[in-house]
Amino acid sequence: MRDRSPRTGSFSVDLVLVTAMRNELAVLLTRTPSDRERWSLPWRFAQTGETLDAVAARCGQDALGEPPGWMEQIGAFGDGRRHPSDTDVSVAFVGLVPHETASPHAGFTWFTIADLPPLSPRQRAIMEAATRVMQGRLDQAPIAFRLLPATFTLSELQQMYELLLGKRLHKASFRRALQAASLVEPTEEWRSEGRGRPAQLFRYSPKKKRRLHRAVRFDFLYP
Amino acid sequence: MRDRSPRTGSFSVDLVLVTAMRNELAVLLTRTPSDRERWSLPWRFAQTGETLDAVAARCGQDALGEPPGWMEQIGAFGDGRRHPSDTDVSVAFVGLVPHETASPHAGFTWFTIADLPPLSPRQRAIMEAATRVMQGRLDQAPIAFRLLPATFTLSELQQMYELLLGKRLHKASFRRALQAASLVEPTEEWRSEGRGRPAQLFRYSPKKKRRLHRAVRFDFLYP
DNA sequence: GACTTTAGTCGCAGATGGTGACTAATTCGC
DNA sequence: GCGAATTAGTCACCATCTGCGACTAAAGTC
Repeated sequence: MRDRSPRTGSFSVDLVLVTAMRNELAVLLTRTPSDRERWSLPWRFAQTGETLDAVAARCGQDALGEPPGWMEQIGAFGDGRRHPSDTDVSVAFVGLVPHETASPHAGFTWFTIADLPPLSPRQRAIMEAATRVMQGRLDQAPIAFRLLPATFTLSELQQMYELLLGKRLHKASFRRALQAASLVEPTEEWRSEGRGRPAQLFRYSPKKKRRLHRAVRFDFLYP
Repeated sequence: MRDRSPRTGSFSVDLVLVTAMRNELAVLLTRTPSDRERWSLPWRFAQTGETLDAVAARCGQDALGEPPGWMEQIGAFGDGRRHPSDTDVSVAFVGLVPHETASPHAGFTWFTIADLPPLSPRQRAIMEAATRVMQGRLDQAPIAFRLLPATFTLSELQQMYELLLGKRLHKASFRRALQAASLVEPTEEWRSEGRGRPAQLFRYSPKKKRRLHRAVRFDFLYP
Protein backbone atom coordinates (compact mmCIF):
# COMPACT_ATOMS: atom_id res chain seq x y z
CA MET A 1 0.00 0.00 0.00
CA ARG A 2 1.49 3.31 -1.03
CA ASP A 3 0.16 6.70 -0.18
CA ARG A 4 -1.97 7.93 -2.98
CA SER A 5 -1.00 11.51 -2.37
CA PRO A 6 2.31 11.59 -0.56
CA ARG A 7 1.90 15.05 0.92
CA THR A 8 3.71 15.75 4.11
CA GLY A 9 0.90 17.67 5.79
CA SER A 10 1.24 21.03 7.47
CA PHE A 11 1.04 22.07 11.09
CA SER A 12 0.81 25.11 13.30
CA VAL A 13 1.51 25.51 17.01
CA ASP A 14 -1.55 26.58 19.08
CA LEU A 15 -1.29 27.84 22.63
CA VAL A 16 -3.87 27.66 25.42
CA LEU A 17 -2.87 30.39 27.88
CA VAL A 18 -4.69 30.08 31.18
CA THR A 19 -4.89 32.53 34.05
CA ALA A 20 -7.03 33.07 37.14
CA MET A 21 -9.25 36.18 37.05
CA ARG A 22 -11.40 37.02 40.08
CA ASN A 23 -11.82 33.37 41.09
CA GLU A 24 -12.48 32.15 37.57
CA LEU A 25 -10.27 30.56 34.98
CA ALA A 26 -9.72 32.54 31.81
CA VAL A 27 -8.17 31.73 28.44
CA LEU A 28 -6.47 34.10 26.04
CA LEU A 29 -8.04 34.36 22.59
CA THR A 30 -7.36 36.45 19.52
CA ARG A 31 -9.45 37.41 16.53
CA THR A 32 -9.27 34.93 13.68
CA PRO A 33 -7.32 36.58 10.84
CA SER A 34 -9.51 35.14 8.10
CA ASP A 35 -12.76 36.02 9.87
CA ARG A 36 -12.47 38.92 12.26
CA GLU A 37 -15.89 38.12 13.71
CA ARG A 38 -14.62 34.91 15.23
CA TRP A 39 -12.11 34.15 17.97
CA SER A 40 -9.38 31.53 18.09
CA LEU A 41 -6.40 30.42 20.15
CA PRO A 42 -3.14 32.25 19.51
CA TRP A 43 -0.94 30.29 17.13
CA ARG A 44 2.32 30.52 15.22
CA PHE A 45 4.12 28.67 12.47
CA ALA A 46 7.45 27.05 13.18
CA GLN A 47 10.51 28.71 11.76
CA THR A 48 13.29 26.54 10.38
CA GLY A 49 15.36 24.83 13.02
CA GLU A 50 13.02 25.90 15.82
CA THR A 51 11.90 23.36 18.40
CA LEU A 52 8.19 23.04 19.14
CA ASP A 53 8.63 24.38 22.66
CA ALA A 54 10.41 27.41 21.24
CA VAL A 55 7.51 28.11 18.90
CA ALA A 56 5.04 27.91 21.76
CA ALA A 57 7.20 30.15 23.92
CA ARG A 58 7.42 32.67 21.11
CA CYS A 59 3.66 32.50 20.67
CA GLY A 60 3.17 33.32 24.34
CA GLN A 61 5.75 36.07 24.17
CA ASP A 62 4.00 37.68 21.23
CA ALA A 63 0.72 37.67 23.12
CA LEU A 64 1.77 38.73 26.60
CA GLY A 65 5.25 40.19 26.33
CA GLU A 66 6.89 37.27 28.08
CA PRO A 67 6.66 33.49 27.77
CA PRO A 68 4.50 31.70 30.38
CA GLY A 69 6.22 30.43 33.50
CA TRP A 70 5.00 26.91 32.90
CA MET A 71 4.13 25.29 29.62
CA GLU A 72 3.58 21.78 28.39
CA GLN A 73 2.64 20.14 25.16
CA ILE A 74 -0.84 18.66 24.99
CA GLY A 75 -0.50 16.80 21.73
CA ALA A 76 -1.30 17.06 18.06
CA PHE A 77 -4.85 17.66 16.94
CA GLY A 78 -6.13 17.03 13.44
CA ASP A 79 -9.69 16.19 12.55
CA GLY A 80 -9.19 15.96 8.82
CA ARG A 81 -10.36 19.50 8.31
CA ARG A 82 -8.18 22.57 8.18
CA HIS A 83 -9.13 25.26 10.60
CA PRO A 84 -8.50 28.02 11.47
CA SER A 85 -4.85 28.39 10.61
CA ASP A 86 -5.48 26.41 7.43
CA THR A 87 -3.15 23.64 8.60
CA ASP A 88 -3.86 19.93 8.78
CA VAL A 89 -2.69 19.64 12.36
CA SER A 90 -2.36 21.85 15.43
CA VAL A 91 0.37 21.01 17.89
CA ALA A 92 -1.16 22.37 21.08
CA PHE A 93 0.42 23.63 24.30
CA VAL A 94 -0.99 24.77 27.66
CA GLY A 95 0.62 27.58 29.59
CA LEU A 96 -0.14 29.22 32.92
CA VAL A 97 0.32 32.93 33.65
CA PRO A 98 -0.37 34.92 36.82
CA HIS A 99 -3.06 37.42 36.07
CA GLU A 100 -1.23 40.34 37.64
CA THR A 101 1.59 40.32 35.11
CA ALA A 102 -0.58 39.19 32.24
CA SER A 103 -1.52 42.26 30.25
CA PRO A 104 -2.38 41.08 26.76
CA HIS A 105 -1.01 42.83 23.70
CA ALA A 106 -3.42 44.44 21.25
CA GLY A 107 -5.76 41.94 19.65
CA PHE A 108 -5.66 39.46 22.55
CA THR A 109 -8.43 39.19 25.14
CA TRP A 110 -9.08 37.06 28.23
CA PHE A 111 -12.31 35.06 28.19
CA THR A 112 -13.54 33.28 31.29
CA ILE A 113 -14.15 29.58 30.80
CA ALA A 114 -17.85 29.98 31.51
CA ASP A 115 -18.21 32.66 28.87
CA LEU A 116 -16.32 31.47 25.83
CA PRO A 117 -17.19 32.56 22.32
CA PRO A 118 -17.91 29.89 19.69
CA LEU A 119 -14.77 28.03 18.65
CA SER A 120 -13.95 25.54 15.95
CA PRO A 121 -14.35 21.85 16.85
CA ARG A 122 -10.60 21.37 16.79
CA GLN A 123 -9.98 24.25 19.16
CA ARG A 124 -12.75 23.04 21.42
CA ALA A 125 -11.04 19.66 21.61
CA ILE A 126 -7.75 21.38 22.35
CA MET A 127 -9.29 23.32 25.21
CA GLU A 128 -10.75 20.20 26.76
CA ALA A 129 -7.45 18.38 26.48
CA ALA A 130 -5.71 21.39 27.96
CA THR A 131 -7.72 21.26 31.16
CA ARG A 132 -7.27 17.49 31.36
CA VAL A 133 -3.50 17.73 31.00
CA MET A 134 -3.24 20.68 33.35
CA GLN A 135 -5.32 18.96 36.02
CA GLY A 136 -3.26 15.81 35.64
CA ARG A 137 -0.08 17.76 36.23
CA LEU A 138 -1.37 19.47 39.35
CA ASP A 139 -0.07 16.79 41.68
CA GLN A 140 3.16 16.24 39.80
CA ALA A 141 4.42 19.77 39.34
CA PRO A 142 4.04 22.97 41.35
CA ILE A 143 2.10 24.70 38.61
CA ALA A 144 -0.57 26.21 40.88
CA PHE A 145 2.09 28.43 42.39
CA ARG A 146 2.64 29.93 38.96
CA LEU A 147 -0.74 31.59 39.21
CA LEU A 148 -0.11 33.14 42.62
CA PRO A 149 2.12 35.99 43.75
CA ALA A 150 5.35 35.22 45.60
CA THR A 151 3.64 35.14 48.98
CA PHE A 152 0.11 33.95 49.58
CA THR A 153 -2.16 32.61 52.28
CA LEU A 154 -2.93 28.91 52.46
CA SER A 155 -6.59 29.69 51.81
CA GLU A 156 -5.61 31.42 48.58
CA LEU A 157 -3.51 28.43 47.59
CA GLN A 158 -6.37 26.07 48.32
CA GLN A 159 -8.79 28.22 46.34
CA MET A 160 -6.39 28.11 43.41
CA TYR A 161 -6.27 24.32 43.54
CA GLU A 162 -10.05 24.19 43.77
CA LEU A 163 -10.32 26.48 40.79
CA LEU A 164 -7.91 24.46 38.69
CA LEU A 165 -9.38 21.12 39.72
CA GLY A 166 -12.96 22.31 39.48
CA LYS A 167 -13.94 20.82 42.83
CA ARG A 168 -13.90 21.64 46.52
CA LEU A 169 -11.17 20.40 48.83
CA HIS A 170 -11.24 19.76 52.55
CA LYS A 171 -9.18 22.33 54.43
CA ALA A 172 -7.54 20.00 56.90
CA SER A 173 -6.68 17.37 54.32
CA PHE A 174 -5.26 19.96 51.97
CA ARG A 175 -2.97 21.41 54.58
CA ARG A 176 -1.89 18.03 55.83
CA ALA A 177 -0.84 17.00 52.32
CA LEU A 178 0.91 20.31 51.89
CA GLN A 179 2.78 19.78 55.14
CA ALA A 180 3.81 16.25 54.24
CA ALA A 181 5.25 17.46 50.95
CA SER A 182 7.12 20.34 52.63
CA LEU A 183 6.22 22.58 49.74
CA VAL A 184 5.71 25.91 51.47
CA GLU A 185 7.34 27.76 54.34
CA PRO A 186 5.78 30.49 56.49
CA THR A 187 6.94 34.08 56.33
CA GLU A 188 6.77 36.54 59.23
CA GLU A 189 3.94 38.46 57.61
CA TRP A 190 0.22 38.25 58.22
CA ARG A 191 -2.62 39.61 56.19
CA SER A 192 -5.91 40.83 57.57
CA GLU A 193 -8.62 40.56 54.96
CA GLY A 194 -11.47 42.44 56.61
CA ARG A 195 -13.45 39.89 58.54
CA GLY A 196 -12.03 36.98 60.40
CA ARG A 197 -8.70 36.04 61.82
CA PRO A 198 -5.65 37.26 59.89
CA ALA A 199 -3.88 34.67 57.75
CA GLN A 200 -0.19 33.97 57.73
CA LEU A 201 1.59 34.46 54.43
CA PHE A 202 3.59 31.59 52.97
CA ARG A 203 6.06 31.28 50.17
CA TYR A 204 6.77 28.35 47.86
CA SER A 205 9.91 26.59 49.05
CA PRO A 206 10.18 22.93 48.10
CA LYS A 207 12.47 20.62 50.04
CA LYS A 208 14.13 17.58 48.58
CA LYS A 209 11.91 14.58 48.92
CA ARG A 210 11.71 11.09 47.58
CA ARG A 211 8.90 10.12 45.28
CA LEU A 212 6.39 7.74 46.79
CA HIS A 213 6.45 4.45 44.96
CA ARG A 214 3.07 2.90 44.47
CA ALA A 215 2.61 -0.50 42.91
CA VAL A 216 -0.32 -0.86 40.53
CA ARG A 217 -3.67 0.73 40.96
CA PHE A 218 -6.61 -0.35 38.86
CA ASP A 219 -8.41 2.89 38.51
CA PHE A 220 -10.52 2.66 35.38
CA LEU A 221 -14.21 2.30 34.92
CA TYR A 222 -14.80 1.61 31.27
CA PRO A 223 -14.61 -1.87 29.76
CA MET B 1 15.77 23.98 1.24
CA ARG B 2 13.53 26.95 1.51
CA ASP B 3 14.04 28.81 4.73
CA ARG B 4 11.74 31.74 4.33
CA SER B 5 9.68 32.12 7.47
CA PRO B 6 6.88 31.72 8.18
CA ARG B 7 6.52 28.27 6.69
CA THR B 8 3.83 25.87 7.73
CA GLY B 9 6.15 22.96 8.57
CA SER B 10 5.63 19.33 7.65
CA PHE B 11 4.83 16.26 9.73
CA SER B 12 4.69 12.51 9.59
CA VAL B 13 2.96 10.02 11.90
CA ASP B 14 5.33 7.62 13.69
CA LEU B 15 4.16 4.50 15.50
CA VAL B 16 5.75 2.67 18.43
CA LEU B 17 4.32 -0.85 18.29
CA VAL B 18 5.03 -2.81 21.46
CA THR B 19 4.59 -6.49 22.16
CA ALA B 20 5.76 -9.01 24.73
CA MET B 21 8.16 -11.66 23.42
CA ARG B 22 9.36 -14.39 25.77
CA ASN B 23 9.13 -12.18 28.85
CA GLU B 24 10.71 -9.17 27.19
CA LEU B 25 9.24 -6.10 25.60
CA ALA B 26 9.85 -5.69 21.89
CA VAL B 27 9.32 -2.86 19.45
CA LEU B 28 8.65 -3.08 15.72
CA LEU B 29 11.20 -1.39 13.48
CA THR B 30 11.65 -1.12 9.76
CA ARG B 31 14.61 -0.32 7.56
CA THR B 32 15.07 3.37 6.91
CA PRO B 33 14.24 4.00 3.23
CA SER B 34 16.98 6.57 2.71
CA ASP B 35 19.63 4.45 4.45
CA ARG B 36 18.91 0.73 4.38
CA GLU B 37 21.63 0.11 6.95
CA ARG B 38 19.67 1.90 9.64
CA TRP B 39 16.39 1.13 11.39
CA SER B 40 13.53 3.41 12.26
CA LEU B 41 9.98 3.38 13.58
CA PRO B 42 7.25 2.68 11.05
CA TRP B 43 5.71 5.92 9.83
CA ARG B 44 3.20 7.24 7.29
CA PHE B 45 2.15 10.54 5.83
CA ALA B 46 -1.39 11.74 6.32
CA GLN B 47 -3.69 11.61 3.36
CA THR B 48 -6.10 14.44 2.78
CA GLY B 49 -9.04 14.43 5.18
CA GLU B 50 -7.56 11.67 7.33
CA THR B 51 -7.53 12.01 11.12
CA LEU B 52 -4.27 11.40 12.98
CA ASP B 53 -5.62 8.27 14.64
CA ALA B 54 -6.58 6.92 11.25
CA VAL B 55 -3.05 7.46 9.94
CA ALA B 56 -1.60 5.64 12.93
CA ALA B 57 -4.08 2.79 12.55
CA ARG B 58 -3.21 2.51 8.85
CA CYS B 59 0.47 2.50 9.75
CA GLY B 60 -0.08 -0.40 12.12
CA GLN B 61 -2.23 -2.18 9.58
CA ASP B 62 0.47 -1.89 6.94
CA ALA B 63 3.02 -3.38 9.31
CA LEU B 64 1.07 -6.21 10.95
CA GLY B 65 -2.03 -6.80 8.84
CA GLU B 66 -4.38 -5.38 11.41
CA PRO B 67 -4.40 -2.23 13.54
CA PRO B 68 -3.32 -2.60 17.18
CA GLY B 69 -6.03 -3.24 19.75
CA TRP B 70 -5.00 -0.26 21.80
CA MET B 71 -3.34 2.88 20.61
CA GLU B 72 -2.78 6.35 21.97
CA GLN B 73 -1.09 9.47 20.83
CA ILE B 74 2.13 10.37 22.63
CA GLY B 75 2.60 13.84 21.24
CA ALA B 76 4.47 15.77 18.61
CA PHE B 77 8.23 15.59 18.46
CA GLY B 78 10.40 18.08 16.65
CA ASP B 79 13.96 18.88 17.52
CA GLY B 80 14.58 21.39 14.77
CA ARG B 81 16.22 18.74 12.61
CA ARG B 82 14.52 16.62 10.02
CA HIS B 83 14.93 12.91 10.42
CA PRO B 84 14.33 10.28 9.21
CA SER B 85 11.17 10.95 7.27
CA ASP B 86 12.53 14.38 6.33
CA THR B 87 9.72 16.09 8.18
CA ASP B 88 9.97 18.81 10.78
CA VAL B 89 7.74 17.02 13.24
CA SER B 90 6.74 13.46 14.09
CA VAL B 91 3.31 12.94 15.60
CA ALA B 92 3.96 9.77 17.60
CA PHE B 93 1.61 7.00 18.75
CA VAL B 94 2.06 3.93 20.98
CA GLY B 95 0.23 0.72 20.25
CA LEU B 96 0.09 -2.68 21.92
CA VAL B 97 -0.19 -5.98 20.10
CA PRO B 98 -0.32 -9.55 21.44
CA HIS B 99 2.69 -11.38 20.14
CA GLU B 100 0.75 -14.41 19.00
CA THR B 101 -1.16 -12.56 16.33
CA ALA B 102 1.65 -10.20 15.51
CA SER B 103 3.43 -11.54 12.47
CA PRO B 104 5.18 -8.61 10.84
CA HIS B 105 4.98 -8.01 7.12
CA ALA B 106 8.15 -8.06 5.04
CA GLY B 107 10.60 -5.37 6.06
CA PHE B 108 9.40 -5.14 9.66
CA THR B 109 11.24 -6.78 12.56
CA TRP B 110 10.72 -7.04 16.33
CA PHE B 111 13.63 -5.79 18.45
CA THR B 112 13.71 -6.38 22.18
CA ILE B 113 14.08 -3.22 24.23
CA ALA B 114 17.40 -4.39 25.60
CA ASP B 115 18.80 -4.95 22.13
CA LEU B 116 17.80 -1.94 20.05
CA PRO B 117 19.78 -0.81 17.05
CA PRO B 118 20.99 2.82 16.94
CA LEU B 119 18.14 5.27 16.37
CA SER B 120 17.94 8.96 15.63
CA PRO B 121 17.69 11.28 18.63
CA ARG B 122 14.11 12.11 17.79
CA GLN B 123 13.08 8.47 17.63
CA ARG B 124 14.92 7.77 20.84
CA ALA B 125 12.92 10.53 22.52
CA ILE B 126 9.73 9.07 21.07
CA MET B 127 10.54 5.64 22.47
CA GLU B 128 11.16 7.02 25.95
CA ALA B 129 7.94 8.99 25.86
CA ALA B 130 6.13 5.90 24.62
CA THR B 131 7.08 3.86 27.68
CA ARG B 132 6.23 6.78 29.96
CA VAL B 133 2.78 7.21 28.43
CA MET B 134 2.11 3.50 28.32
CA GLN B 135 3.14 3.01 31.95
CA GLY B 136 1.02 5.98 32.97
CA ARG B 137 -2.02 4.43 31.30
CA LEU B 138 -1.55 1.05 32.96
CA ASP B 139 -3.71 1.93 35.93
CA GLN B 140 -6.29 3.85 33.94
CA ALA B 141 -7.04 1.50 31.09
CA PRO B 142 -6.97 -2.29 30.76
CA ILE B 143 -4.16 -2.23 28.25
CA ALA B 144 -2.16 -5.07 29.77
CA PHE B 145 -4.94 -7.46 28.77
CA ARG B 146 -4.30 -6.50 25.15
CA LEU B 147 -1.01 -8.36 25.31
CA LEU B 148 -2.49 -11.56 26.72
CA PRO B 149 -4.70 -14.23 25.20
CA ALA B 150 -8.39 -14.34 26.09
CA THR B 151 -7.77 -16.52 29.14
CA PHE B 152 -4.71 -16.35 31.33
CA THR B 153 -3.47 -17.18 34.79
CA LEU B 154 -3.12 -14.48 37.38
CA SER B 155 0.60 -15.12 37.48
CA GLU B 156 0.80 -14.42 33.78
CA LEU B 157 -1.17 -11.22 34.26
CA GLN B 158 1.12 -10.14 37.05
CA GLN B 159 4.21 -10.93 34.98
CA MET B 160 2.78 -8.77 32.20
CA TYR B 161 2.30 -5.87 34.55
CA GLU B 162 5.81 -6.33 35.90
CA LEU B 163 7.17 -6.37 32.38
CA LEU B 164 5.32 -3.24 31.34
CA LEU B 165 6.10 -1.38 34.56
CA GLY B 166 9.69 -2.55 34.70
CA LYS B 167 9.48 -3.54 38.36
CA ARG B 168 8.46 -6.42 40.59
CA LEU B 169 5.06 -6.53 42.27
CA HIS B 170 3.99 -8.30 45.42
CA LYS B 171 1.69 -11.20 44.67
CA ALA B 172 -0.83 -10.63 47.45
CA SER B 173 -1.08 -6.89 46.84
CA PHE B 174 -1.54 -7.39 43.13
CA ARG B 175 -4.36 -9.85 43.57
CA ARG B 176 -6.01 -7.77 46.25
CA ALA B 177 -6.08 -4.73 43.94
CA LEU B 178 -7.35 -6.90 41.12
CA GLN B 179 -10.13 -8.22 43.32
CA ALA B 180 -11.16 -4.76 44.48
CA ALA B 181 -11.44 -3.58 40.89
CA SER B 182 -13.47 -6.65 39.85
CA LEU B 183 -11.57 -6.79 36.60
CA VAL B 184 -11.31 -10.51 36.01
CA GLU B 185 -13.53 -13.50 36.54
CA PRO B 186 -12.47 -17.14 36.92
CA THR B 187 -13.20 -19.74 34.27
CA GLU B 188 -13.68 -23.43 34.95
CA GLU B 189 -10.36 -24.32 33.40
CA TRP B 190 -7.03 -24.96 35.03
CA ARG B 191 -3.61 -25.10 33.52
CA SER B 192 -0.76 -27.28 34.71
CA GLU B 193 2.55 -25.75 33.74
CA GLY B 194 4.98 -28.54 34.56
CA ARG B 195 6.06 -27.99 38.12
CA GLY B 196 3.87 -26.71 40.89
CA ARG B 197 0.21 -26.42 41.59
CA PRO B 198 -2.02 -25.86 38.55
CA ALA B 199 -3.29 -22.32 38.04
CA GLN B 200 -6.85 -21.34 37.40
CA LEU B 201 -7.54 -19.51 34.16
CA PHE B 202 -9.23 -16.12 34.25
CA ARG B 203 -10.79 -13.88 31.68
CA TYR B 204 -11.03 -10.13 31.53
CA SER B 205 -14.52 -9.08 32.57
CA PRO B 206 -14.82 -5.62 34.04
CA LYS B 207 -17.77 -4.77 36.24
CA LYS B 208 -19.23 -1.33 36.53
CA LYS B 209 -17.51 0.61 39.22
CA ARG B 210 -17.27 4.18 40.34
CA ARG B 211 -14.01 5.98 40.06
CA LEU B 212 -12.30 6.67 43.33
CA HIS B 213 -12.08 10.38 43.89
CA ARG B 214 -8.92 11.49 45.52
CA ALA B 215 -8.33 15.10 46.47
CA VAL B 216 -4.90 16.53 45.78
CA ARG B 217 -1.69 14.69 46.13
CA PHE B 218 1.61 16.52 46.08
CA ASP B 219 3.78 14.03 44.36
CA PHE B 220 6.65 15.92 42.83
CA LEU B 221 10.26 16.17 43.78
CA TYR B 222 11.76 18.90 41.64
CA PRO B 223 11.60 22.57 42.56
C1' DG C 1 -20.36 41.35 75.08
C1' DA C 2 -22.66 38.25 71.85
C1' DC C 3 -22.45 36.94 67.19
C1' DT C 4 -20.29 36.23 62.73
C1' DT C 5 -16.48 35.23 59.89
C1' DT C 6 -12.19 33.40 58.55
C1' DA C 7 -7.74 30.86 59.98
C1' DG C 8 -5.71 27.00 61.72
C1' DT C 9 -5.41 22.32 64.31
C1' DC C 10 -6.67 17.77 66.29
C1' DG C 11 -7.92 13.24 66.26
C1' DC C 12 -10.90 9.47 65.00
C1' DA C 13 -12.42 5.91 61.80
C1' DG C 14 -12.21 3.71 57.70
C1' DA C 15 -9.62 2.70 53.50
C1' DT C 16 -5.22 1.64 51.36
C1' DG C 17 -1.13 -0.87 50.72
C1' DG C 18 3.43 -3.44 51.83
C1' DT C 19 4.81 -7.62 53.63
C1' DG C 20 5.86 -12.27 55.51
C1' DA C 21 3.91 -16.38 56.53
C1' DC C 22 0.83 -19.62 55.78
C1' DT C 23 -1.88 -23.58 53.07
C1' DA C 24 -2.69 -26.23 48.55
C1' DA C 25 -1.56 -28.96 44.69
C1' DT C 26 1.40 -30.56 41.59
C1' DT C 27 6.22 -32.64 39.67
C1' DC C 28 10.67 -34.60 40.51
C1' DG C 29 14.35 -37.40 42.56
C1' DC C 30 15.12 -41.41 44.93
C1' DG D 1 5.80 -44.41 48.05
C1' DC D 2 7.69 -40.34 50.10
C1' DG D 3 9.90 -36.14 50.95
C1' DA D 4 11.83 -32.01 48.65
C1' DA D 5 11.03 -28.54 45.38
C1' DT D 6 8.02 -25.57 42.92
C1' DT D 7 4.21 -22.83 41.79
C1' DA D 8 -0.64 -21.14 43.12
C1' DG D 9 -3.44 -18.92 46.16
C1' DT D 10 -4.86 -16.77 50.79
C1' DC D 11 -4.54 -14.58 55.29
C1' DA D 12 -3.54 -11.42 58.78
C1' DC D 13 -0.74 -7.79 60.70
C1' DC D 14 0.47 -3.23 60.66
C1' DA D 15 1.86 1.30 59.02
C1' DT D 16 0.27 4.85 56.42
C1' DC D 17 -3.07 7.58 54.11
C1' DT D 18 -7.23 10.24 53.90
C1' DG D 19 -12.10 11.99 54.49
C1' DC D 20 -14.25 14.46 57.79
C1' DG D 21 -16.34 16.61 61.76
C1' DA D 22 -15.28 19.15 65.61
C1' DC D 23 -12.61 21.96 67.89
C1' DT D 24 -9.74 26.52 69.15
C1' DA D 25 -8.00 31.32 67.68
C1' DA D 26 -8.35 35.95 66.23
C1' DA D 27 -10.28 39.35 63.93
C1' DG D 28 -14.67 42.40 62.69
C1' DT D 29 -19.84 43.77 63.42
C1' DC D 30 -23.73 45.23 65.96
